[in-house]
Amino acid sequence: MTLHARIAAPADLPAPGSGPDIASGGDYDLVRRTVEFISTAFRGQPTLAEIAHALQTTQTHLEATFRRWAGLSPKAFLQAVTIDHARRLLAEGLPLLDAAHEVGLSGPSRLHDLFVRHEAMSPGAHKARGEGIELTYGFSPSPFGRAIVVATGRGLAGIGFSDASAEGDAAALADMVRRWPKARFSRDDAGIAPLAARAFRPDEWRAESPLRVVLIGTDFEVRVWEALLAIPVGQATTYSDIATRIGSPKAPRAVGAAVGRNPVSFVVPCHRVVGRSGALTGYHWGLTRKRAMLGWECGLLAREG
DNA sequence: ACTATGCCCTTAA
DNA sequence: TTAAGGGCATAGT
Repeated sequence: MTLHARIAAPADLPAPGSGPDIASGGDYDLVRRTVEFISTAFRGQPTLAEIAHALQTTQTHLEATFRRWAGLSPKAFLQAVTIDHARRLLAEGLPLLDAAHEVGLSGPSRLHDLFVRHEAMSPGAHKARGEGIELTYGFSPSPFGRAIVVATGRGLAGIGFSDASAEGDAAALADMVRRWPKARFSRDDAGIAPLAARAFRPDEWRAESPLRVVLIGTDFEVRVWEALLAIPVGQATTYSDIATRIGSPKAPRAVGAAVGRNPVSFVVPCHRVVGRSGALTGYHWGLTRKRAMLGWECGLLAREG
């Protein structure tokens, strides 16, 4: 099964942070600590100076880091990850796209064509829990911390995150192995590196050389993940909306469970799904990372103009 | 017997 | 008017 999903992205501007530093992951640590600080220590809106002080850095460094990382000021970034912002996105409507609507959307939209090709594994292969599948994996820096990237010969099969320690790497690998326990895993950091780099540069995904993604899951899961691919960058949708879209309007909770099992973090944008209230209800790789991804993508749109 | 839900209800600021 | 929290229907693994 092959399907082209069109995903919104800025047409002609480079992604913020797509310069030399995008893959270094060096900035993410400060971003992560900032997001954590905001969401735990503070209920209200701390000033930039207060945040910088609490994180033992300077206001200018904080400013520069966010600009480099997200193309956004810290203030704008923090604004982008509030519940109010999510609510506003929901209130503005959910321009979810699907294959049937693709053709009609070329009009005034500034979205460029972006294709992710994905193929569902045969039911047999899934039942076997990855039996007979050769998976190559590698670790690589990413804008959201150290990432594990898993691929078959047919394309990208998994993305997860590590806390950059040896135990973190082991845990990230174990997380992937748990999904396909019978698959054969072999490590090849250098071999995976180009794919990892592409996966985190959505601005460079093109129809002419699509980023191939292999979705391995049950029918229901694959339907949910396909629906995720139709959420434009910088937009959010809800679990119940996805449930409606895949024809199971009374199964928002099952959708949540399936979204939580999405193996290809970031590329299959499960971070763009929030609760009906606008609250960020959960994320397999940590709510902080979900916030960071949403803020980072807000930076993409800010450049679009 | 688990969920990354959502709705309804009550209660307390 | 909100926010927070308990109870419960719901569907897929």
